[in-house]
Amino acid sequence: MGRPAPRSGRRPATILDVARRASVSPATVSRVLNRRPHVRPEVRAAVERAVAALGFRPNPVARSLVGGGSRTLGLIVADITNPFYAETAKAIVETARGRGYMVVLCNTDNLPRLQAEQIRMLREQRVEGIILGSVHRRDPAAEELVASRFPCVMYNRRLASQAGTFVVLDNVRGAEEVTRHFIELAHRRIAFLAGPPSFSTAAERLTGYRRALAHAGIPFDRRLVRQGQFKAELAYQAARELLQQRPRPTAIVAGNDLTALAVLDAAAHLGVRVPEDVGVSGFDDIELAGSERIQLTTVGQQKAEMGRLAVNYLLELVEARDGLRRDPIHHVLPPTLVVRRSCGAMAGARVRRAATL
Amino acid sequence: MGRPAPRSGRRPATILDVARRASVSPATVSRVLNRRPHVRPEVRAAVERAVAALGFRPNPVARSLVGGGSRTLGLIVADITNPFYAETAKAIVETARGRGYMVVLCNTDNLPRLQAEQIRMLREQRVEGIILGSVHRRDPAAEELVASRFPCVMYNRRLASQAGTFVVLDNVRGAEEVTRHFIELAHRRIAFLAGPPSFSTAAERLTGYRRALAHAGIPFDRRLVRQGQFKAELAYQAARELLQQRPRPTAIVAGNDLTALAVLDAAAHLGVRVPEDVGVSGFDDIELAGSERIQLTTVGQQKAEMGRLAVNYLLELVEARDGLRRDPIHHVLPPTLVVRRSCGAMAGARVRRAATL
DNA sequence: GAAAATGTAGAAAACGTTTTCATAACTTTT
DNA sequence: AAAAGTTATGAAAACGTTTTCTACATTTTC
Repeated sequence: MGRPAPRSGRRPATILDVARRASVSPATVSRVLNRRPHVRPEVRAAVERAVAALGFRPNPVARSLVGGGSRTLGLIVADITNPFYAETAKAIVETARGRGYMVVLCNTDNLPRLQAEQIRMLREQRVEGIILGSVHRRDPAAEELVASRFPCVMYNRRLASQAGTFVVLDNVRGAEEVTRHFIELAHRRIAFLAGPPSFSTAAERLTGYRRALAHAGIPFDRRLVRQGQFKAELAYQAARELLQQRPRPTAIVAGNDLTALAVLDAAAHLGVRVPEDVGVSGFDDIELAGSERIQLTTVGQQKAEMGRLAVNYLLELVEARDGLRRDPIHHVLPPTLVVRRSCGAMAGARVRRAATL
Repeated sequence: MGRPAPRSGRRPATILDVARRASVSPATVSRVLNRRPHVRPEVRAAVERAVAALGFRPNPVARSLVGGGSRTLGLIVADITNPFYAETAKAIVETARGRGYMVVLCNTDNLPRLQAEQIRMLREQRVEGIILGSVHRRDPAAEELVASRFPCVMYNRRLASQAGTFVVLDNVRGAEEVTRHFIELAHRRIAFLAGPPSFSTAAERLTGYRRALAHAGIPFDRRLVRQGQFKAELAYQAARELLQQRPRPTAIVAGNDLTALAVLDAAAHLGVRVPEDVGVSGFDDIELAGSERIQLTTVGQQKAEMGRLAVNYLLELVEARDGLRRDPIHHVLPPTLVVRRSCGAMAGARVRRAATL
């Protein structure tokens, strides 16, 4: 069976060593390695034997230098601590690995300055493409990036200009459906706890909320909307304020699950019962939303699928480099309304599993 | 003010361009760039001017090829979706960035085969060092890595052999303290839901549990211990079994917070009240443990600090390369008992904030 | 004031690949 | 059988740095 020969401790074999051992030139070895034509079968076999015998592995750095690509992608997220990003990141890393790529992780904390810096670093390090999960609607650094035709795809959020390839959730519809769900449960004073308006997600979800209200003939009341709170503490404060309004809103649609959890906390501290006194919903369907103690009604999205798509679109761009330039792809994924206890639709009932509409 | 000159769209400037512009040799430019001696102040200034004028940034790939280091580290975690790893990863990425390093993220799902593959890939890609968060107690790939003197530090878990540099929690003490806490609350039938015995964390926590029992003169009962369940579904099943034993355990010490949440779920589904019928505790103090609906008593650890330490120790190794070889460092961090509602210590009381003992 | 030590700078080699170009050896076409 | 293609291969250039080696100019030492 002739195992690959460990060569432990020794200097790693180079293409020159292989060439010498197979009595050919480095050029020929390179051709064999890259499955190029113009090499006789017996020579090819000899080279392959030498490669195996020496345990040779091409040095990616040298490859990268000469322009062959670093087999590395960049991933920029707003906050890896947010389960949404963690779950998508996992799928991204996993998919990339399957295609032979590594992933450099960057965390921006939603700071445009940091994001711009990370983009610059990644390009300098010669990553072959960038996945951007944290763009703002107006975002000079990201706009520059797509304008430069550097391979990149956005996910979760997109630019206001709609420029570039992205894969996002249909946020408008998601928010519309969850809001309508409350309306169907006879709610009329429905509050909305939105994220920063500079995120497309937040802006679109707000649009969906308004659309559902309009459709039901419920007048929009701006006092029921708090904007700019995706941070837990801010959301907590905003939720307190909403819950102390009189008359109190009967439902609160939160911009994401983390925010919704802050609402649950605020309600508990104020002695407001969920869902009896106020219905609550989130967005993202993170793992914990289904926990028995939480049972959060939320808008689910296919996070793993989103990650996989992002990688696949990106690698399409990377591999078509200098080839035909396709038009940017706009992939919009459908939301799923996940009804659990927190919205009151199942008040009293012992819920075993989420209903998916 | 002379801003750095965008040079948008153009081929990036090389060291040769700088050299020409400053009328010196590339060698001299290199010396200036790396703050080496043997260059006259006025020449140095001229070079710096040229660098600024051209917006020159050294190509890291070329640097890396010649042996200068890729300014990239590898981070291998068991599951980025686990908030513990997400939080440490954030600190790691952040600290590395501050020192000018990028971080390649790898996810092993605790599969030794995958981990071995990732280690190999990372070394081939010429990362300068590796942070290992997912070693098993016996772990050939990791053992080989530290034996090869490749810069690497483990965190969270360590090898049974104690080889290599690591930063871990004092798991024995943590488990001992939380178990003793239950004992002090007059519990006698205390169950333990341990992780896989191949993780040092799980093994050590079990030791701490036994030590606390022994110290209190409570006989160890193996029927009260379930081992091997860090996965949510498995933990859920194991928790059900424990809760259906008669007589029922009055407390369950879980191996981590995610497992503890599974216990809470199982209890809810069986109609067992927490903490009235059974006390529950976790390990890690993830963000959600403090949420009002959860209020999980747990053993806290300084996750950000752990990440920072790991990076700093690693960079010490990286930068001392070929220099003096220090002995491996074993950094053991102290646990913090975080008492919340789930253990019953505060039964009835309205708890506002965690008490830290 | 000559010899030795030091400081400054450039030329060229090195890192490990891929790619271009040239050439030699065959095939096919006329 | 000469011309024109093909196909297989190697030599050498290229990628953009750092590092060594060498050379010259200055300063220090006796």
